[in-house]
Amino acid sequence: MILSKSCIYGIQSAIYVAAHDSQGYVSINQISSELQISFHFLTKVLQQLTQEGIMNSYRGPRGGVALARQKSEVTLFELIAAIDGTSIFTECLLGLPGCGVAEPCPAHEHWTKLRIELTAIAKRVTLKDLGDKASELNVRLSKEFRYAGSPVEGAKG
Amino acid sequence: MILSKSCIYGIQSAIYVAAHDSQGYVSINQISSELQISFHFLTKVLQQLTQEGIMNSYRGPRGGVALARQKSEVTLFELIAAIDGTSIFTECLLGLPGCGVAEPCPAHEHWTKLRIELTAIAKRVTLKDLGDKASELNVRLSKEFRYAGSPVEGAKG
DNA sequence: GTAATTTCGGACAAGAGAGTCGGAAATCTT
DNA sequence: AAGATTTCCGACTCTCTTGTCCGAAATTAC
Repeated sequence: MILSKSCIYGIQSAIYVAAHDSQGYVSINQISSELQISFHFLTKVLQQLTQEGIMNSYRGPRGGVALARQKSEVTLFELIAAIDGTSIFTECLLGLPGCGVAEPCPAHEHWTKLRIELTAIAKRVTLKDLGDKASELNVRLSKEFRYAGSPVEGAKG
Repeated sequence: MILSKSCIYGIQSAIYVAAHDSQGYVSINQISSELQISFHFLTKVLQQLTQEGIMNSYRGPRGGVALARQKSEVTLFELIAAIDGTSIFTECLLGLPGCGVAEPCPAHEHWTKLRIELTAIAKRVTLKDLGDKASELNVRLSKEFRYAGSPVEGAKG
């Protein structure tokens, strides 16, 4: 798996929150039930995002989480880095320590090219892009939740 | 981590074996000690490769493993598929079931492009390519083992 | 044929990621 | 002030990967 489940949940939630940013704080309970993610588990994932300054949180009734910045200013790169770290953007394919220009590994040049591209895309794509794309295509965000519409009938895992 | 440790060990070993293909069967003990991989663990990884028909194995003194085909005909794709499976070549970035052209996820188009490129590279690059590159650059394959040379001084993890 | 070598195979332990549970802290509503 | 809501936080379980250990099976060497 490229991204950890935590990371995927975080990205999905961020897109969801960005889609509901007019609503003020969005409760984790709402996110978890719409996106079909374990509530308590999602709690911790979103805590990471708030600790990294990507989201703000607020306790008490009508509390929840909200984006700390404009959705056009939160990149996919930040989201991934906040949860999974930057290793997928920097690490050697063969996991060799010190692999780099000075001491390349046999797969170095092939992987480096892709990695640079991946990094560029991740830094370019924002939550706004993801949300707009989702909205435009009426695309699903989870098994049950479609971005712009109502729950999917008969969606299967 | 993109590839599992098992997969990385398998690829490293395959490169090593390809480099020593004139030697006949290469013992797992030799591979594990030169590549600094746990012997018993490597045993199982290489069993997978033999079960997948990528390597042949032979028991008894002077036994070991050897490539089942020419090194120019074993692709990186096969090695990865044999150990980690093909999910990284097919899976949705956000892990959404059924993500595809018909039902794209918000990150679909960005990831698909990279995935296709990754697949193409993995299918194009062979053990011979990896070995040649390693040999040409006198590149290291592990902390201790340099493909064409002697152990590295002061290599650090 | 006996001993040594080497892969094969199952059982087990350690660690990380994923998921569950319960309670504390903060905040709003009444 | 009391109660409800909601995030925060620590402890625990489950599962999968990684790694260890031991013995069985195959093959060679003597």
